[in-house]
Amino acid sequence: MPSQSRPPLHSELIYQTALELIQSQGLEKLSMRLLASKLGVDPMAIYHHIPNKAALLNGLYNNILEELFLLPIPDDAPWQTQLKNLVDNFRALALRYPSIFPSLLSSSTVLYNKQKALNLLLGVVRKTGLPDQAVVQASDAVFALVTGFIFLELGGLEAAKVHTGTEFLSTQSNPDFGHIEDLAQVLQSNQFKASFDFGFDAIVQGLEAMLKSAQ
Amino acid sequence: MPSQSRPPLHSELIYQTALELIQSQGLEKLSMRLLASKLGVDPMAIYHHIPNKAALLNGLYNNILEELFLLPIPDDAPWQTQLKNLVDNFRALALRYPSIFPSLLSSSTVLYNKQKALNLLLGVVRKTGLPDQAVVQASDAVFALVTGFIFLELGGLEAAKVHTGTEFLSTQSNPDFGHIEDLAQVLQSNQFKASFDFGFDAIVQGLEAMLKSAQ
DNA sequence: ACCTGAACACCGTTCAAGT
DNA sequence: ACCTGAACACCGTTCAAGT
Repeated sequence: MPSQSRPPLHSELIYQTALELIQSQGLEKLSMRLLASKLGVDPMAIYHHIPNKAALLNGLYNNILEELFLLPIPDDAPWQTQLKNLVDNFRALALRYPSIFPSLLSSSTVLYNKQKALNLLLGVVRKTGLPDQAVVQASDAVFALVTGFIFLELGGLEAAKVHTGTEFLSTQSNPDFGHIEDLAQVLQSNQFKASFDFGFDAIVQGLEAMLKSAQ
Repeated sequence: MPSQSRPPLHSELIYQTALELIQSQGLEKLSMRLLASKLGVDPMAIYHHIPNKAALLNGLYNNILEELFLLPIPDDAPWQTQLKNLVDNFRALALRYPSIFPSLLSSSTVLYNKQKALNLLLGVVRKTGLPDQAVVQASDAVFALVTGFIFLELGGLEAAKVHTGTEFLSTQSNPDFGHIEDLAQVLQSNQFKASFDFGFDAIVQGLEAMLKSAQ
């Protein structure tokens, strides 16, 4: 008779609880059994609402990406601004869900909302008026840069360690890490935002140069 | 008495067998128990040579990255060429180990050889003579771009599907994917190499512009 | 020194049964 | 219609025992 003290199970509640579990305990801790116990339910009850764990994760991925479409991009602004807005929104979304975003990006299942996001990106880059080939190349490059930085940044403390590399430098100087030692001060400051902007601006300027030479 | 028909277990043999298993069956199929059975050994025998599964994976990651240091980069070439060589070597390495490289890149454990690779990259970018801040930003950007493209490309067939997006376009036109439809021809050709070169050249030109304005 | 086997504490998922 | 519980086929890892 626990059913009288508990609201009926619905997939919304399952998704929400799963996301809380992931954000608080980490993705690797998510199991159908632990999730069920957090819901106060038999492990198998979940399977009446969601077919399996893979579907649960895909649902979570789509839900998260959904938020990207709620953030407006000014339609009258120049394409440079729109593009910057879009990638900043994407980065912000990643930082809001740090324990699930890397696996969302790595996931090779085709997500409806991943497609929709790609479509959004292509739409903005098309506003340059450049030929299709250039549009696709630039979109790919922007997407790769953004996702690469998300992985870099969400490595989090670990990424910071990779950067400073103090573990392997403890006692004496190691020629394998000479440059890391020399640049330690700058590396330790971890200015990913500045590095990202450097890469983004380079790509935008590349596009502008193409526009100029096409005139 | 199977021991007489089998060479004694050594960590090299374990690593090699694990890598074969991953390359043929996929990373998700790697288990200590399956690995042991492939080695013709009790599951627990492995633990006498390698402390646990995480250590096994880290060992594999380091072994793979080791190959990067075998590929020579011409020390007398201009930095642009050296940088291109380095990133091409890295991409080639990723393509040689497609089923393990994404997890190598996602791994937040600090790998000795990941540091060494970063050091290599920093060393080449320093040859520009630009200030430390710029060197670190450009290195970050190049690293993000390269890793982002590796994820894009190693999504493999799945990535191709995301690109073409045919699953969601089957019957009628969907406004969510209008740009994908329009650009389907170019997207389907999947010219990641060209897209990567576009991004890479943009960053190199960004660095060259900084050099010019510093003169 | 090296390998084995039972055991522990977990997984995801199926299926027949209960209410 | 919805939930339960036993069961199956797996995991990684510990530990005492064997050779």
